[in-house]
Amino acid sequence: MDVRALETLRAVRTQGGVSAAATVLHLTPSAVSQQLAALTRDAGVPLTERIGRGLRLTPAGEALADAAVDVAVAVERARAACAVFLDRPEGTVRVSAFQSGARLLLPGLLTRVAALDGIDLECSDEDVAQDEFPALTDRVDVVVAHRPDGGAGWPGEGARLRVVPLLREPLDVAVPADHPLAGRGSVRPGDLVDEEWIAVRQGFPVARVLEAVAAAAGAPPRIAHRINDFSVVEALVAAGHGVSLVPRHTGGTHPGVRLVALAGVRAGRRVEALLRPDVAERLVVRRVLDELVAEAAEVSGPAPVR
Amino acid sequence: MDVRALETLRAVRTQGGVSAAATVLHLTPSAVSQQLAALTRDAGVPLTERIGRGLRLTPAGEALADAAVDVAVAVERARAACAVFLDRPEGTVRVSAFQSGARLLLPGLLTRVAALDGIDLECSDEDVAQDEFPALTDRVDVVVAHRPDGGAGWPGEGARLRVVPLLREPLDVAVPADHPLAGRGSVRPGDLVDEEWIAVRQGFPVARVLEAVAAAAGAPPRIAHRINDFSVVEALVAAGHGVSLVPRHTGGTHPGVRLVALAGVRAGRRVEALLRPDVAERLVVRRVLDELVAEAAEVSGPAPVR
DNA sequence: ACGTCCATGCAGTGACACTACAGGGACACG
DNA sequence: CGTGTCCCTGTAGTGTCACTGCATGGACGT
Repeated sequence: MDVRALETLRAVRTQGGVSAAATVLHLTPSAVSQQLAALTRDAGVPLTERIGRGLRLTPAGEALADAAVDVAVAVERARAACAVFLDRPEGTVRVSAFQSGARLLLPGLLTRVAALDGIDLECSDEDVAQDEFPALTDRVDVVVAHRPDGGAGWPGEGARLRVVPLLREPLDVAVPADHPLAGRGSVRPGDLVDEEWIAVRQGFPVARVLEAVAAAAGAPPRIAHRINDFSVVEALVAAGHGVSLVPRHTGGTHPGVRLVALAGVRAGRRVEALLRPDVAERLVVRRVLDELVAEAAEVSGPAPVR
Repeated sequence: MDVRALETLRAVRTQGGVSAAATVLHLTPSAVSQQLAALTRDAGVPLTERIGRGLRLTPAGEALADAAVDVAVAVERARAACAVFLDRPEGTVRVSAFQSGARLLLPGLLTRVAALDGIDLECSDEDVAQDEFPALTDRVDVVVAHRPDGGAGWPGEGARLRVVPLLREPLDVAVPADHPLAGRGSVRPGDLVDEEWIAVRQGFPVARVLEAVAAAAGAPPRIAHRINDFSVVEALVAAGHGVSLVPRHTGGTHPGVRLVALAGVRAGRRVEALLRPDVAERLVVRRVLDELVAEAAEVSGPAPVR
């Protein structure tokens, strides 16, 4: 039973197909298909079944993919067992974050890690829909993700995916500086029924929060634009093209925008680090993760995260 | 980090050298040496150090070998995860036992396993010293071993070695049928000070028990012969060449020999099954092990084993 | 009906792990 | 103190095997 093939099977599951798995594994689809065939022959039972033009894992395949995670964890533990005897942890860690999270955390993280000698950090920003965050763990080591506060957890959380909470960020209402509500200490959903909204794209993490706020006000929101980048959002808000929900620590940088706290409804997002369980065993990754947690605690203020 | 090399490292530890490890792995010493070199390069720290003309694992090597066990366990779990989806467990299991244990347990085990379709059993008998039992787990799947009752456990028991208790067997004194003590219900160590003894070879499992018995009598034992095979021992006893300690369920088959219970001193042996933790994950091995435990319970009588 | 996408099979090639053999150090013996 | 033996470690050679590239077939959408 080849460990490499097990890793491939795991990638096929999370990526949802042979071609996608081949991409993250830096292989051709043919190689992945052959590995699957060899693994199936070895296992004695079908591990995948064709579904349309793609394929899906059978129950046996799912079970084997679960076991593959444990194998990968054991292998990384072995590597970590040696790394303990090295004088200092070395290596490169790849971190990806969604835009606002990247702007909030990555600068501080980079300075922190620069102080630790021997650790290289490769950062990237990723703009993906809510349910695509877990699959990113195949491309990078640490994925800084976010999800609506109070929503469901991540699929596979625990066994397939390790989740480390970083911070909770309330969502405030961004209004133009000359807006009637700009001076208010807080607003309630009912105050906002007449506003035009600038929302994020469908399926992206905080999209549902606006719906919840509007539901509290009793009317569906009037969405004028769908913009993902909060700096663009603030520019539009400042120009009077609508109001928006923006994370408190991320927003408020534009001079023409005021943030007003939202009362009477629970609106916020959780920022969390996502890792594959095997990657979480690497010592360098743990060091970086520690710094990331510390940085998150600092930027979210002295108040406790949870 | 190659899983095969990790397995090799583990074998080098248990076998105590490159050549011995090469033998059990069905490789040449050169191949083992090269795998070790590659693994060391990968780990970044020395895993072995030369000691005389052999070699020994460094602390890092020990740690990595421990981790290698976990890797092997995870891989076998993966294989077992697939085997669950097969209609019935199949495969071959190799069992080895010391002579008297083999005579006691293997016939019944073979009939039991023959009733289970699809499982092949390969049996062998091994005559090794006490401290060589664990290393046998590299050659066969299940090692039926024995050790003096009350003695220390096996090295590496738990993490490196799985131990399954089978039965406890008291040691009786075998005397000729015409011996003055032959009719007695039990004898005490003091009754035996004048006897000549037939012992097992130095270092073999129950060698120390005789010393303990003699110590209770207050005089060192007079050992006339050292014979490992109990059927040979009984033949010598029947011919009047001395008395001996023999396991109760094993001995007493020779017509010219009587077994007398030993009172006033704790004399017995524990028969146990030894397995590598990864091998213990295989479903077929578990099935065979269940039958072995059941067989042991049957031959040791209705009394509880422990 | 056609184009696109995806998984799979087959031939070719390159890397890599093994065997065989030689070399060097360490212990035991005469 | 020399010699023999044992054991581990390098080097050259070879065979195996996994990957790439390309062609094929099926499925979905237009």
